[in-house]
Amino acid sequence: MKISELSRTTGVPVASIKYFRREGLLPAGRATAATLAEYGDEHVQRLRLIKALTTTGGLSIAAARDVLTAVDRSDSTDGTLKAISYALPVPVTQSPGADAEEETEAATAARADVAGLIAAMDWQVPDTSPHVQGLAVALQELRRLDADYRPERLVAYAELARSIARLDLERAAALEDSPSLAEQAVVVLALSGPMLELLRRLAQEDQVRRRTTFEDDDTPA
Amino acid sequence: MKISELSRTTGVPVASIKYFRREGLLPAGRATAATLAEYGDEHVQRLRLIKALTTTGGLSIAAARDVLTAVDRSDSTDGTLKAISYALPVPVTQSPGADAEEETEAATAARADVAGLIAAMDWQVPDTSPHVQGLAVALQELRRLDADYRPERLVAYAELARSIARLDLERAAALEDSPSLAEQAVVVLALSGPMLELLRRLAQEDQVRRRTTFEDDDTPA
DNA sequence: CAGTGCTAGATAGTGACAGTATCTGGCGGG
DNA sequence: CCCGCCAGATACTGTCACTATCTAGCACTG
Repeated sequence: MKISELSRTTGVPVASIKYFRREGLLPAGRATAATLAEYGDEHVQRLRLIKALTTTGGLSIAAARDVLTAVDRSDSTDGTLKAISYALPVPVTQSPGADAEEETEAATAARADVAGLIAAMDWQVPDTSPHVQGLAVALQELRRLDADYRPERLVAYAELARSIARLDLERAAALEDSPSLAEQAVVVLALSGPMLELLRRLAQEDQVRRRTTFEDDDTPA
Repeated sequence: MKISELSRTTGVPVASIKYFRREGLLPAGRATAATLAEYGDEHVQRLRLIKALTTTGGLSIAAARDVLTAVDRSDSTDGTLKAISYALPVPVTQSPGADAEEETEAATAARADVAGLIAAMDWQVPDTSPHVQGLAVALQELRRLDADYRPERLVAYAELARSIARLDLERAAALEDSPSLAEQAVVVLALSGPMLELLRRLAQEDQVRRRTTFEDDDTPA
């Protein structure tokens, strides 16, 4: 099909399709002439995936490109999962303009907290992992806000996180022999987060409601 | 203290402090003269909170303002929790330029899935809740990508989400009599998500590693 | 075989967002 | 009394994700 048809079937404007190609998220069509190219189902599928990653998944164009590059390079199941896991952006990052002196001390303490947690959970992750860094930053932030960051609490959350990860991996493993394994794995790894966040918020809402004396119910803003 | 001192103790540039004031995230200082105002600890605290919400929490300035407004208006514990819950942005939103005809059908199916889940979980939430809408959009997306969205799976995730929400609310409830209840509640509700996401990613990483044949380990890109 | 319509690829423009910088008076205090 | 900092307003900057325009050049229709 030609680009205008691709645009019509996916609902993505032609200009955007061209943009995604420029940015390397979408492979070029098979050129049939100097000014004409043929697109196929794989382009339709890819556009869907791009849309899902950027809107629902909340990824930036650059992050989505990295993830999709990992998808395209993938060979083995395990390698794919690992590559995708590292290609996904870390939600919490060290701000480059951090303070100098005493902050380092708080950062050290936070890193120690993280290391303790990882040991307690018997997690096998290198402490160079961006997720470890991110968690340290987040804990440091929480600590500075005098929030409750005690090890017992953390472990409780971590146990639940482990259960969720198990569900995720189970879903991914079920795809072992799927031809589109990498695509599906991306969906599982990248879109579980937002879905879970929604479920958590829903559960929070339910529990807040149950605690509430139902004054002005059912009229959320 | 004056603005330059506030800037120094928090590490936030003077121009940014003024910006946050303009945008209504930070209350004005107590004016001592036409060209001078006095700032206190509450401003220091507020700036910390702003930083946490926007960086770690990933909120936009506008979203942070909404949340902080809810914090400032808060009276009762329950009212505060509810207000904050609704002030937090929903991670997945219906894109306004959605397709017309058949998409409605898929949207209906997705909404039915969500309704079924909520019934199965016995969650008391109005279906006008933005979280319900968001979940419907997310499920619709997953369905379109041929992902595994079967009820059993969803319920499994939902059960875990419930456990997490319980932990969250427990933390918030522990603050009942805290003078800065609203602030702490915000921290709990807004920063649990990113923290949990990090923990989940860590757990994922661990499990991927355990499944892997440790070829080129410990060298993550 | 001429004309219309679509195409690729390049380049430029847009609007939102999150600041950052500058400017204008006007005090404050050593 | 005058140098330096302040408040408030306005203007500017850089990034992001598109969106629009421009320049050619075929392709298919009549």
